[in-house]
Amino acid sequence: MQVAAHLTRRIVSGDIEDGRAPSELDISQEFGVSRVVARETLKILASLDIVDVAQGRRVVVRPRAEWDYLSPLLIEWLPTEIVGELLQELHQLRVLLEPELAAMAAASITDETLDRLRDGIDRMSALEADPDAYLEVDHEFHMEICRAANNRILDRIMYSARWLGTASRRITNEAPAALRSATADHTEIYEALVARDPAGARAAMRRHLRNNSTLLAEKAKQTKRAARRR
Amino acid sequence: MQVAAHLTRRIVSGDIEDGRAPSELDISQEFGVSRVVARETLKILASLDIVDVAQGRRVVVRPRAEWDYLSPLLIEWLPTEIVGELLQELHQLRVLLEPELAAMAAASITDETLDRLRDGIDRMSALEADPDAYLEVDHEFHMEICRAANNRILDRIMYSARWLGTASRRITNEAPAALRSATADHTEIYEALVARDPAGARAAMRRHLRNNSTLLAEKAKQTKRAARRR
DNA sequence: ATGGTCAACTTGTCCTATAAGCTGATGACA
DNA sequence: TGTCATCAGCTTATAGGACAAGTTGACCAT
Repeated sequence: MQVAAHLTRRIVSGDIEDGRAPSELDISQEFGVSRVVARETLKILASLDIVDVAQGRRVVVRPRAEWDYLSPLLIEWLPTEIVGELLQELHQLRVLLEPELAAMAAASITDETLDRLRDGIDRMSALEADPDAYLEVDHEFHMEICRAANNRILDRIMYSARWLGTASRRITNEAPAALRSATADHTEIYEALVARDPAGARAAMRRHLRNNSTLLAEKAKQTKRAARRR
Repeated sequence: MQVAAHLTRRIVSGDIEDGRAPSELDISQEFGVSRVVARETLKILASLDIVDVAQGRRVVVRPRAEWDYLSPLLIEWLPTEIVGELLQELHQLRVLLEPELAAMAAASITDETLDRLRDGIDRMSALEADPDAYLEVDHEFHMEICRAANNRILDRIMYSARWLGTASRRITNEAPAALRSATADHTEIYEALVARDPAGARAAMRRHLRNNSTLLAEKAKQTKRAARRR
């Protein structure tokens, strides 16, 4: 896996030209691993649509537009600036999906799920001093709502977005003081769900995401400032 | 890959209990392949979140809710009824995303992309007798719009949905006479994009998906009728 | 009853060998 | 000179055997 990470970073940096990706043998020699490991490395890169592998042909690097940006693995290996862009694109997606997801969930949510949401809010308000743990529960909160919407495809998409947490942590390590306002947002969403009010849930989720969005913009500004300082 | 398909089907059918998934050795013996192949089979299933693999521990089957239903590989191995359900869930997703995608595209689409869309419409109207080829171009048409929206995450999601074509073909092989109406829909979308009219593009795409939806419902009815006949 | 030890089983990595597929150069032929 | 078949040399795919390393559960001593 370390080999795959290193190789991907080299591809991203432009060190490896499109048609001249290393073969199994190249990798095993360069990194001092066996051909089995080199082989699995290529299999991983292929599963992320980073390269194309076929018997008899050289390995070729695929156009970046076709890479699997939904995969946490790939995200981990990308440079901070690209991850920042992707975070904004992901936010665009969430704005489109999550309000509707909340509305769908309001129509069919069970009491057990509501209990878990309540529990999540409690834990979050206790964790406002620990952003890492907070984001963990945050994501679980949103996933719970997603699951309540009863759609495996949507579920999977939101699950793939779990790299959001670690990625945003990579962008800014400082504790955002705005976690408290997020807890208030979550409570509003929760109450709309308790009332089985689709329109209310949609509106509350939309507000929450808008608040998130301003947060994200501030982070981006900070990152840029830090980059300029360098 | 055949081994992975067979194994997945056995897991789906409930033949393999949760905790007792076969080990590398079991697989290599049962299917008469080397341990390398057995190993890669498990790696594939693990990458689809079907199983968990760790050194020293037995392979365990993960809850179905966590499987990667976005992957064309997995879809291919699932029974028709589940694929039918997934098709409806996918349609729900498209209704949420594609109208907005069309609106975003209208704001920033290039002339080259418009040319390709025009070309796609021409090819589709020539292919109305060949549903397979038609659906191919159809998907390419929608992907082109998606790409114009300039969002890698959304792009990836729609790309993952490419199994829609083959899956719907698996559900019904009869040629839908309604392909002609789809061409009309596409033309409307195209014209809104040419006019750089976001609201118009959104509305046209919404109409198109509504038409698709009634088609899908009819297909589902047909499938059920066929199942009852059995 | 409890706690530590160890044997059996598992995946992870490595090596060597052979099969099978693709590519480009080489040479025969028109 | 141009065209096509052949083949050598690359590649990945598969196989089998060996050892390392981690986990589990049973067994035994206390």
